[in-house]
Amino acid sequence: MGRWEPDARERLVRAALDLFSEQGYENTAVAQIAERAGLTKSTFFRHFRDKREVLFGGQDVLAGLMTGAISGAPAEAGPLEAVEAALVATVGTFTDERRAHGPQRLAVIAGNDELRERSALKMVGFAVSMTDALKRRGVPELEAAVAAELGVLAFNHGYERWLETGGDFAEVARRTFSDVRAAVGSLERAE
Amino acid sequence: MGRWEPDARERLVRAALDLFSEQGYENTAVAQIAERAGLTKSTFFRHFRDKREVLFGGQDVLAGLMTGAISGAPAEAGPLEAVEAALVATVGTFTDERRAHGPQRLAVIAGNDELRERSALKMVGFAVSMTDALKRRGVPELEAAVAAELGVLAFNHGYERWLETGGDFAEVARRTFSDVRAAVGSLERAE
DNA sequence: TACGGTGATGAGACCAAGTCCCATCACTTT
DNA sequence: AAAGTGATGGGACTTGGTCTCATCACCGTA
Repeated sequence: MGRWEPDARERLVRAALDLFSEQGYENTAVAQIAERAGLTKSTFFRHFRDKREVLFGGQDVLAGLMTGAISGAPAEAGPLEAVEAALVATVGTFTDERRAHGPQRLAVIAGNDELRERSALKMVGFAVSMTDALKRRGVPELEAAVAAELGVLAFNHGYERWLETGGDFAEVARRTFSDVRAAVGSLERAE
Repeated sequence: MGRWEPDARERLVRAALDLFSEQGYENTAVAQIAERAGLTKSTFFRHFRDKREVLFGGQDVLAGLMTGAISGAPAEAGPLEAVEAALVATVGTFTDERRAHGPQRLAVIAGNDELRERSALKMVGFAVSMTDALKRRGVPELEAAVAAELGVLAFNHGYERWLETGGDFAEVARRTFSDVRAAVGSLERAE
């Protein structure tokens, strides 16, 4: 355990989120975040790779859940079914507490280039993870890439929808993914 | 004109690319790039927003060409046809000289997180640009997003294919986009 | 030829991000 | 009680990036 208070990591996240909302991301120094959390700059960088990462914790866990679900999907399942399973598999991470500061987090990210950059990288990470997992099932390269990209798209739209409407994320994800598939169908029929 | 030699920007790009290849991106300081180009740190940052950007010049021009092509596509064209036109419209930027150091550039980007991050942001930028342009044509939100995402996917694969095979980028783009559409068809038929 | 204007550059101070190393403290184990 | 472990504090250091001011090349005009 650390010394003094526990939950250093969580305290840093909260302090960062609050300060970013109050003053903006670029006007907030790491030392200031650490200070509000009762810690120091050194400790901040022990918990997070860089200043951006404080807003993107647990994304690797998400990627793991996704690839796990794709690998574990029944052999008869098609690529799109496997991707849908990947989205549904992340349901456990969508807690009430996460929903509570979700909008605040999204607003901060939207307001800063560095953060949108990091967000984009995380999404690419998801796409790569799912593409690889699909290829391991024997799905051809390009089909795997397309299916994964559609999955990421649905994941993002689903996340925003979940923040607005609440409820079970698995439900929302299934509905959103179905909408995406419908959109694909419309595109095909359009010409 | 600047003082002394002309083409400061190009010299900086070349120096950066070479140094990154020789020593790696993180082991190269901006001051060093500037020095090899016969300039100073100040001048570097006058030409490029940050150290990463030296490898991503002209991406905004690409986005402009894409949205222009989508806006200018015939009214009867479907979203996918418009996106294909967007890819083809970028052909003018794919010069021999760009093809010459393309692989070197890709290798450097692949080897560094910051650069892959910037690359991801640029791709998201393309997707957003194309999505907006499609929406302005009356394409529903989700269909526009899917079509744009497929376009970016094809653009990336097309770029790599073009680096390998050479030839006219418009040709390569059309073929790649057709492959992507075929992959989408396979996914649909898969279940 | 001389002059002033313009735009790109050089130079250096300055701040914050991120790295590194070492000392310190709380807590556990023996 | 002593040794070990893991997280923390603290400070030096490098570098990315900003800002300001002086400088120089070039261009047009008188």
